[in-house]
Amino acid sequence: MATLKEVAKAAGVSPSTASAALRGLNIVKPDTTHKVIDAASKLNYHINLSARALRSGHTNIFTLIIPDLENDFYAKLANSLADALFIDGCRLIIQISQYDSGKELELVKQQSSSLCDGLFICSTSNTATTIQGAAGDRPVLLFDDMSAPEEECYDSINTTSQGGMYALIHHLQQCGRKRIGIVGVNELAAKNGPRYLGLTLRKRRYAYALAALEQLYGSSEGSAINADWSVESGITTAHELVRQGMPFDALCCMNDQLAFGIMRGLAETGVNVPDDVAVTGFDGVNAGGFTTPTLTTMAIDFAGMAHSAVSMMRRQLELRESSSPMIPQHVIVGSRLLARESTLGRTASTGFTTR
Amino acid sequence: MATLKEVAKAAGVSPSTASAALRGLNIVKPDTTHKVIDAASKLNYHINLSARALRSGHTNIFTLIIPDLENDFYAKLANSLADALFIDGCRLIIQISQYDSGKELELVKQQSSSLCDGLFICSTSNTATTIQGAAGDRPVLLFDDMSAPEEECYDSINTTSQGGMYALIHHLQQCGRKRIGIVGVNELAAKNGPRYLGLTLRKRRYAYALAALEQLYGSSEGSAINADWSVESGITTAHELVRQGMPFDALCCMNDQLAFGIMRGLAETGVNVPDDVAVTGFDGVNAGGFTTPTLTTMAIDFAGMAHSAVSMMRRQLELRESSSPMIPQHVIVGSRLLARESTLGRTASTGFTTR
DNA sequence: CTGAAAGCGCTAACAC
DNA sequence: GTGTTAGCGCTTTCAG
Repeated sequence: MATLKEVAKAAGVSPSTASAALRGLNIVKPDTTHKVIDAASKLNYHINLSARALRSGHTNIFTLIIPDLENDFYAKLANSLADALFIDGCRLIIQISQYDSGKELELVKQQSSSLCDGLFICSTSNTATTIQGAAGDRPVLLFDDMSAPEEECYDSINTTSQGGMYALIHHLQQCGRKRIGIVGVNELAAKNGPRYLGLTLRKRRYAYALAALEQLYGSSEGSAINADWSVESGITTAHELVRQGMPFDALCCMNDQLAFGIMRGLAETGVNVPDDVAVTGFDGVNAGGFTTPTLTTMAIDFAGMAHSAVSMMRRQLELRESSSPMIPQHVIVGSRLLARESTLGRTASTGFTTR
Repeated sequence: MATLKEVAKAAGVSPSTASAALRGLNIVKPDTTHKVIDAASKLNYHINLSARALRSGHTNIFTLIIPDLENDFYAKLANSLADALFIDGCRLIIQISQYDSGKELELVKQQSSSLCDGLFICSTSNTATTIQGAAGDRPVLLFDDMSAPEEECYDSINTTSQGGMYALIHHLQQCGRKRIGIVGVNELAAKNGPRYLGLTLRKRRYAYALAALEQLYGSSEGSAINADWSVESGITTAHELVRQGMPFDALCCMNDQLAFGIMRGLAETGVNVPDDVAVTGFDGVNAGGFTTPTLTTMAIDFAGMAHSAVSMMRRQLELRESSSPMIPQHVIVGSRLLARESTLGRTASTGFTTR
């Protein structure tokens, strides 16, 4: 391995000049830069990033902590983020928390600031303050931060729970549905109703769904259905609802995985989607385009999400540089309704589409 | 940030002793180790990994290059590999090649050996020798290496194309199917037949499928169907086959994505799976457990795959350490038949199962 | 078993 | 614009 010193000697300049030239700094004369670049490629020089990181204090590596890569939502998020960072010449380390909030905190602690310039976290249940305890003073950006307003200490990027739930329920109303079940509420919230928009994405989406029901139907009586956000939970929930005589003509699921499970469970029990029951999801993962029926859902703008995430992280880094105080920002990413067969019926669609 | 020097001073030892103690080397007296660890935690010490990497020459970071994270196969692979590496205290950087062999090579080149200890590559179409040109002398492990035998210069881990295709076709035979189409062959191979088990996974699986057909049915006439390994391609292929009067009673697809597309396309044209046509996939991704019908497929042992990958990488690293010559190893990972509704019929299954 | 000294390869600060 | 100097924080000799 050639070192910078050797390149500098070959180009007839000093190491610092060579360094500046290779980094494309404008303070170097064009032909000096040229000489250096030539020498570097002749010697097949590759920078030693550990040395640069040690000296400069940053690595251009970021870490994303997510519960799971097999869930399409997180896979899409990771994919988009990796792409967005790559454009900026940065790399992404992915760490899996396996839906375990303890392991998640452990991972946050482990990301020594010497290795990664910033953390993107998709937390299952930790609040911003909890994470701050583990992260120390490293830059952090949260996806769907569920902290109470007073503890929102980090930038966050949020899915359009409010607009999304409203759009879906409005769509179901336009399809003529009268009794809409909101699927994916957690047990306590289902029993007591949401006190505030707090602490979990499930509660938040539930609250907004109730609000939309109130607004559009004038009531949200008996519409909450307790379920995990997983395929398995969807299947057992569907069976249970059928056993109860299916008191709904539409099931508005809080994410796509759950909707897939609901659709599967309904198919197993001979209930037709959407003739008997319409189903909607949330996220817009790919599988919704090829299930039978295809799934009506809110498609999150993942590319936009990743783009915002990267530029917000940059902002944090710059503020830190100038040691300005950082006032957390919160962005809500766009999404749009994908109306497909699970609400419109099978004739309405013309095959595979993510549009 | 506390440094090792400070920890050492606080513990009343020298930096080198502190370093050894923190790394758990046995050469340090137990109570010295204790003192050091205490001091470190008291000072909230975190090692600077850049400095360690610069000095020691390795980072415990590995890179996985894959075409895409949204494809469930790669997502599972990435997930398993991240887990397997995590157990060893290593981290994984994921880089997306977007199915572009040029970008893939570019990514390989960019992984400066100072940043990552080794490369795991899931190549779309580059051969081992091509990759070697870009990788230089860094450790590399290939998934489903399609190089001709004479250029297999790296360790590789391969899916059970031979056993898998045989098992699937045997299963279809047992289900009473007479005319089996092999879906997902590329155009040239479909026309000319495979000359050798060469150069692409598609050709390889095709060749083994033909061999199985010959062996089990005595002929493989007219069984190759040209298609990409994607959902979209599956849909158009299904429509095309129906237009031709569907000359098959079973379609053996070379991966799950393609099978999902085929099933979707058949549903759109009113063909019943499996009553009219049985369908099989390959890989065993999660979605196959909740489509209607659920998909019969060969489920790859992803955990085993990742485990082997990590231990083979370790071996390469050790050989390199002792500067022994490295003789490439090739492992074939296990997989097993998941017989589900797309061949057995809808009554056969009892809901969601990945078993 | 522990300590002293050297240096991994780079960039930042400053002098010219 | 360019060169000189110093040192980031750690690990690795090697001496005791």
